[in-house]
Amino acid sequence: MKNDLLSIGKMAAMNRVSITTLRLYDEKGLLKPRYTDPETGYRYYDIDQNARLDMIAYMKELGMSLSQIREALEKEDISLIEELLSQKNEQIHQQMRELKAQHDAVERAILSIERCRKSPATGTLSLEYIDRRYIWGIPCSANFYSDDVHSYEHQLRELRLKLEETGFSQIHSYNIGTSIAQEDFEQDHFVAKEIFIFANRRDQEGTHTSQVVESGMYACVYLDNYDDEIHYARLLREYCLRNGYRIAGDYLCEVMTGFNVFDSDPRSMFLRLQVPVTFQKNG
Amino acid sequence: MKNDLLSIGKMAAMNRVSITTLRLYDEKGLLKPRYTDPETGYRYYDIDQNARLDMIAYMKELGMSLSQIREALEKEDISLIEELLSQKNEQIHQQMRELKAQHDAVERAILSIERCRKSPATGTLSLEYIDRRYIWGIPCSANFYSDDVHSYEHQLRELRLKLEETGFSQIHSYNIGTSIAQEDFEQDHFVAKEIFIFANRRDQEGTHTSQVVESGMYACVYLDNYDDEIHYARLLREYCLRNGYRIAGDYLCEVMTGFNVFDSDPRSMFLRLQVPVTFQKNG
DNA sequence: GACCCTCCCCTTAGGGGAGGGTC
DNA sequence: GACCCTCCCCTTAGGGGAGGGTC
Repeated sequence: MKNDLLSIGKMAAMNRVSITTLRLYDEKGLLKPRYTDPETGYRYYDIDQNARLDMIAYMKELGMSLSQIREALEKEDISLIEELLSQKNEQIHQQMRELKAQHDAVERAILSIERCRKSPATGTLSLEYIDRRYIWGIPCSANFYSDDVHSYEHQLRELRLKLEETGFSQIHSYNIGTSIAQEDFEQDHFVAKEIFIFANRRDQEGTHTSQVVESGMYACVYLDNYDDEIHYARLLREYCLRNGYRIAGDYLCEVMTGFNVFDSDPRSMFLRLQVPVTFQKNG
Repeated sequence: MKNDLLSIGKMAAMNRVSITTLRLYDEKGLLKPRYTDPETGYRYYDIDQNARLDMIAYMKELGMSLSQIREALEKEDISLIEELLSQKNEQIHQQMRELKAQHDAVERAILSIERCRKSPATGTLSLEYIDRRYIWGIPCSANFYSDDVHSYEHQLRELRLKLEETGFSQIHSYNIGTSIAQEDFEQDHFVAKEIFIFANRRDQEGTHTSQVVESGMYACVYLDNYDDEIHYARLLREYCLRNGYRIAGDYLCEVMTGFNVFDSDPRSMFLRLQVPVTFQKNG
């Protein structure tokens, strides 16, 4: 009888699994050897047990755990497999969506670093046309310009919490921004209005709706340190006055990357302070 | 000094991670508390350490392990992140392809079970039009009709091995078939010619090329037990003779599902024996 | 009384031995 | 001599205690 059977090594080689794996399947009850020598403990398999190993491999490919597989094998019910297959189908669609979101996030991050690298020196003033943008955020419940240094962190936590609740994924890949109401900015009142992310256009189509920041000409100044924001914001306002640009909307502080952990590498983040402007018609 | 710092509980709540996680990150060197009381061992965090936790969360989303994250954080090099991001991009494309293949496999399996369920009783003879099919296989190096029962299993192992080498994935989701050369079949010589899978049309476009099995009328017989194949194959040939169907190609044995592990459920698999036929013009 | 500490054990699917019998 | 056996320890990213100090 033993003549027809295969040693564990033969069985393993035949099915391209390890001996350890076969021992594990024995122990877990997934695949018992046809015969185990009670004296030596040697395991002997029948060649027709290959089919069961195939089945196990197939179920693993479907993402089932060993204990799920054992259950399914015990029940010997083909309709259970069918159910699993349609579940798997649903799961695959879900994974596709997640993968798509992750891809978007990676692209966003790459663009963001790219921009960082090409950012001008601190203090550079500019007048730029900026395309329409979409933002999603919350009103600031505290003013981090006048409060202690922790206030901004708290606002940021609050925003992230809301973003998660709203269903945003890959939150860290979005650029952060804050705003000051036009009037406050003009009067040198540094009062935080909103904190937000720059969202994708596509995100609007989801459950969350974002605000539009209209395209137009913006007066801007670049810097690479949070602590200097107020100083450069004043510089920006003076720049507008000096050149006769009329401030036409809220002031925005745009944080150009979230990779601000690398303190020793200043190129890892920068801010673009900006305010929309219009021009006096001559004459 | 300690006044400004957060206890581990506060820090955990603020970042929606568990206390256990923070302790692990401390131990692994990902995020050391700003201050650890040497007497009590109590950990105290600075609120600005949130940024590092964010970074860790982000890197985890990118699929990095904790030790990879530690490395990246130690190097403080943004270009390392960039490299990771483009690797991630490549990886996402790969995953998309795999997911697509898995989806195809699941669809194949569902269709296969569907067919199984609707298969007719054993012994049912039929004359059917069958669409063009694509198969991929190898010549049989032994004749499992005359050899011992293990021979078929060995052929099957050989086929699977070749399929893997050739780059097929989700091998278990393909239906298996075997053939006998037309002449042998007509002369009642049961000599296995090829063993193969029924491949997808799309697979042709990959690295492997499949053979075409032309569409046409086939005489068929259904059964649910391997052991009876020869008996029913003879029945099939007699059926052709009796009705004046002219055999026009190789005999095929089509195994309609791979879920043949559930011995107690005969509906879990069936065979369709078949041979292409043409008809005498009357007159 | 709520918070935090350090062990310690547990989870998945095996891989890689050591030390000792078996084909 | 190659093969197989049974322990036993190890891997990831934490979760869930017990038993004991600390805010």
